[in-house]
Amino acid sequence: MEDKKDIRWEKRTRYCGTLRMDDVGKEVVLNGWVQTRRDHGGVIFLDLRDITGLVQVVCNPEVSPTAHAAARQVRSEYVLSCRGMVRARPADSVNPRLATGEVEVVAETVTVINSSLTPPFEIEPGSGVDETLRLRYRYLDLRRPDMQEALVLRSRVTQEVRDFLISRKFLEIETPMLTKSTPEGARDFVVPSRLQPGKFYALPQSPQLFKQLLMVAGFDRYFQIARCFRDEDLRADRQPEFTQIDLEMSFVEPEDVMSLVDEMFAHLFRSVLGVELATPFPRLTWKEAMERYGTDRPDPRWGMEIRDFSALFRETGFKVFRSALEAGGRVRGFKVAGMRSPARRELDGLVDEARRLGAGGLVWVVREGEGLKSPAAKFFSARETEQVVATAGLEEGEVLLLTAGGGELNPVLAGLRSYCAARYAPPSGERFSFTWVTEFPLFDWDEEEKRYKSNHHPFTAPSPGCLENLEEDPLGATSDSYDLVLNGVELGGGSIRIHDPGLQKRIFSILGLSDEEAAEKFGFLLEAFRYGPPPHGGIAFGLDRLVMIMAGRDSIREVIAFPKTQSGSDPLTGAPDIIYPQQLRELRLRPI
RNA sequence: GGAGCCGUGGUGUAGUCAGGUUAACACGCCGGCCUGUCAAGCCGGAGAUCGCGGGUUCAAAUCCCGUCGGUUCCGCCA
Repeated sequence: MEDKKDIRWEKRTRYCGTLRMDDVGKEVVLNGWVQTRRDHGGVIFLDLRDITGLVQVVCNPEVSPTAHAAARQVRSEYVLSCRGMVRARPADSVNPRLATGEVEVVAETVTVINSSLTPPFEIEPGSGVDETLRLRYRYLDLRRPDMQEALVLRSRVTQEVRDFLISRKFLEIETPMLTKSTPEGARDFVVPSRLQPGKFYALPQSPQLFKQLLMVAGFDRYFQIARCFRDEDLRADRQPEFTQIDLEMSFVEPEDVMSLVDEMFAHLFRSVLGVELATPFPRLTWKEAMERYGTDRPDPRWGMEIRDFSALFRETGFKVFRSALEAGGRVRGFKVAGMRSPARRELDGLVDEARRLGAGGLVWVVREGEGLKSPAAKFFSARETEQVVATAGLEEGEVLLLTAGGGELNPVLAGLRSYCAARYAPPSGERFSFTWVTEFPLFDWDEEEKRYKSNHHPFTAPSPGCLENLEEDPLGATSDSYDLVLNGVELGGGSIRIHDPGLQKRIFSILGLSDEEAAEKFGFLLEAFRYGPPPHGGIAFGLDRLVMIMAGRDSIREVIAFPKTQSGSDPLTGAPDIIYPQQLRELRLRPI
């Protein structure tokens, strides 16, 4: 039988990518895949690849005719076992671009363990291949060094997180994947119950309620690298299933959680990337973040802080500003970093961008000598001109952008900051910029449903100072919450939870949840809270986003082994797919 | 639900705006030559009904309509 050749192969003694000058003179056995074959008629060079990298195997007919003959049959991605002697390369054929480039292995035997079809795309660095094709043959895509690096990095991240948290007395505890659908938040993925026809489990959006129950149970500190599911539309940084670093602690205040997290990330970046992070990470309240950056996930690296110019235009002759101020609005703006004496076309680009972001208009101001160049300059008094220059610290040729209006301009200003950062701001020396944003509003007003909704989730504790006026001014209340932002990406967030049943009841009532509804939806948690819940709080981080940023990728699909496309399908397995009528019948389900 | 972009040999692209002979290039693949390459080289070869369907036209990769898939963003989502 032809198959019999497959049961004879030598196990490796070394990994390909690890061979160095120290190994010269050793006999080694390598197992791996053929990256390339260079056939010179006489000598044949094989680049053999495994998880550690590449090494060159030389097949010389004068050294081993059988190895050479075998190498002639070999093609890309064949799986080989090669025995041979490690030898220093001749000085003129050292390859400095290869970690193993000073040595090579002189083949004595070359055994083909498995052949391979010609792969549908070339297994090499870079990803210029159609992503659907990459996903369809993900096991080949994952052979590429950049994908292997990303997943190795991911594994190191989870390991270091585990090591750190366990060293801080956290316990890793699993929570159910088949659980109860909860209202509020995202759409649930749902699993039909066979044993109870017509009833459904939901896959967890997060382990939120379970980790709180673990605190009631007295485990004190919990963590989990937890898979979460949300049936919402996908983005470059959003998959229907994703992974959270989830943790919860008892008897803590926000400060305890944040300082632990500071240390966790400092440890992580030091051990995995060799990067020292300055801790504690800077903190902003939500209000400050909105005021200075126009967004709750600021990237302070670009500078360009938003400032208020209202006072200076109180009496202005410029009608746009005057009327906005009289209507209770403000004049705010920022100086564009890295932009000097721009062409008119670039300024027009800024105005277009502002309109695209929803602004009525945008006033740009360029310092020219003692005066200003601006469409609005002729309406400014000498004093206003002077004060604009002074307040903004405008140097010759620098550009100030001004908008007039209310809070609706925050997204415009934030969008303009990103736009300017991408085009004009000099690259920041800071690779990783962490910022805490704290004291989020406790509630938002949902215009469609005409009711208050929790900004975070209904178990978030109000800030201690807001307890009195909760019912009178729900929108004025802030919470004991904190988000961690990395390079303008929301990495994660958490809060101190409510542990007082009375307060929880008040929150539900503001949310328009009756006792009956609350009991029906969260009854098990409320009941648990009648048995002595400790004060507790926690936080959860998007592992995929974290690894994406650490790996310098643009999409979390690049750091997930088997991700889904934007329509939620997996080109490799063909999921999702129809199921057979028999399965439907068993579940008592019928398509509508 | 909405908007933009992409779809051409196995892969990546050009050609599309301005319709017109045999759809071009690189890589890969196959064969031959070649004993120091590592983006090996040289010679030769195979390989594409231009995502799919319909329409306009003497003529469609190219124009129009629809549709499918991918992707980015808005809505949605913490």
